[in-house]
Amino acid sequence: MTAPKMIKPTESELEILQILWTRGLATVREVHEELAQIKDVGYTTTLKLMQIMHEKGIVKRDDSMRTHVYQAAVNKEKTQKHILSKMIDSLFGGSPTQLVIQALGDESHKASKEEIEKIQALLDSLKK
Amino acid sequence: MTAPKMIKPTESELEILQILWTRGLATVREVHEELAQIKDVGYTTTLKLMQIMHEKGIVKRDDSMRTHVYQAAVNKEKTQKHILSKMIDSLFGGSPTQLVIQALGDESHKASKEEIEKIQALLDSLKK
DNA sequence: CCGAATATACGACTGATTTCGTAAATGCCA
DNA sequence: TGGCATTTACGAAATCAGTCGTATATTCGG
Repeated sequence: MTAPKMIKPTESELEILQILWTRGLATVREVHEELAQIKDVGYTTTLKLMQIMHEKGIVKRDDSMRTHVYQAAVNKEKTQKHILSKMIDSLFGGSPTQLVIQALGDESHKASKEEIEKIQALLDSLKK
Repeated sequence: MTAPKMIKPTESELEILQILWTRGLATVREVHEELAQIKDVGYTTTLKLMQIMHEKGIVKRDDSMRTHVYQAAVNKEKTQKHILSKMIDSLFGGSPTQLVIQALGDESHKASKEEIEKIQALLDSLKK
């Protein structure tokens, strides 16, 4: 089979996944607190979002206690690759190279020397 | 002010832009024919989309003739960078390196030896 | 034991996106 | 010229994302 699940998180869902991927386990309250630092949003909004994500199977939760504990149900790298792959097709005519070049040239997200060297090492191994 | 123009094409608009960027000038019919090859969609849907894009200022058009001729009004590279930048934030925690690594590791979009060397050259110049 | 605080559930509303049907205008050609 | 094809315009329906208010349940401190 091709793909067991078709994942397509929305923008807001991605923000929440980001937090869950970092923390592992988290309550709605915790996610919300972190979200509120970068975004003006109500608690019930975050709650609703996470409930919807649960319905979609994007997150898992332990609801054996009053305060439910959530965690991501989708793999971080897989999700990133999936979205990236779509973007390579829809925005870069299928060329990952073009995407990489644009990304590296982004003024507001400069790569450090160490990071550049990490990428170079990866490229060397890819050449073989 | 924040930004002279805030461009945020939707998924469908991106597909159309992709075609316009390649062709330069195109009629609705031409865009639609090309779109129909990868997507099951009606003619008037494509038309409507392009009309909306015109209202938004995403495309320009010459309507001096019965059959209007469209072209992209937004810069390809700028638009790519803009969307990529958002993605770096929302999906890669602000690290372009992570994005690049995932993109290069994409099995379904392999980079050729020439492309890899092009990226390496870019990285070398970035290190300075 | 009571009230405040905290949690979840649920539904509704807004705005944006996508879709397409239908009408009107225009051009073509037999 | 009459009719068929093509094109644009317009509007309405369907869907989805994101937002939050309110109701209800649970917990906890005093």
